[in-house]
Amino acid sequence: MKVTKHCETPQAGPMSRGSENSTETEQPCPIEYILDRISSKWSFLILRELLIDNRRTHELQEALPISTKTLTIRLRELEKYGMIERKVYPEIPPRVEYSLTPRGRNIKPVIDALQQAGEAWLSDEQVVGDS
Amino acid sequence: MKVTKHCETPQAGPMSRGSENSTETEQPCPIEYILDRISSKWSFLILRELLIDNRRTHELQEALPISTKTLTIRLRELEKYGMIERKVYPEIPPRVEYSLTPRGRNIKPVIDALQQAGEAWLSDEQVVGDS
DNA sequence: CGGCATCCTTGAAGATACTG
DNA sequence: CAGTATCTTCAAGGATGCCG
Repeated sequence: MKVTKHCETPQAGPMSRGSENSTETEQPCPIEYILDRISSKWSFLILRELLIDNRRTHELQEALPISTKTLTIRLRELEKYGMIERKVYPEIPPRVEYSLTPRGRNIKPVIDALQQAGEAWLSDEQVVGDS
Repeated sequence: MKVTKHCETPQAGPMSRGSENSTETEQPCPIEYILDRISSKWSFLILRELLIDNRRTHELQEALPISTKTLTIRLRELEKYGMIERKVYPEIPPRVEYSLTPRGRNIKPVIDALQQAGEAWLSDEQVVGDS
């Protein structure tokens, strides 16, 4: 779906906030903006793989329990949004390699944060023990 | 869907890695684990609202363009996973307030990272100008 | 006010077979 | 090997109406 307004820049970093919204007219919420592009679990996991190293198609398929169709769709989407790059080597058999663009690498902090939050969750899961 | 294996603890922090996986038998990937719980865009946005401050139901509805049905579903889910707390004040008219639990507050770094990544994206969007 | 219940639309994903 | 095409299933979400 599409959201348009709200989001008053939540915890608004330490700086900024000085001259109100002067040049920026109707900036959408950054969080929403990014979630509208990579809200799929697979997008995150694909990006995580590529953060480790470049990958060929079948390597991604082996790393993730994803169908070829969905994988292709997600890859095309990430490519379209300029997060990954698709490089085709005209060989036989075909060889395709995916890598992160600078913009793609920008989500590393997000992946890292997810990693840590997940670890924290898992460790207190063993103590508290909920579902 | 359900994933079960893979994830070799990606960029595995600086330390650890010493005694292999001794006590941990089949730990799922933390990232997957957490994404299986809050992969919905709405979950993130609800958590973001509650990170700012506690909220009543109608406040969340006003802040987010979400249907009452979906909002309730997401709230129940977050509650079930122990990320938020639901407090009912037996008044007339009814009054319900949602707040974050410690576990819920754990995802603040994730939200912050999303915020920054989104801002970076939006700012180079204006320069490069892709869809 | 908070939130079910119902109906309906969409999209995400899997499985499978097939092509260059 | 990489990717497309087709068919199917299922969950997410919206809209609306009703209730305590």
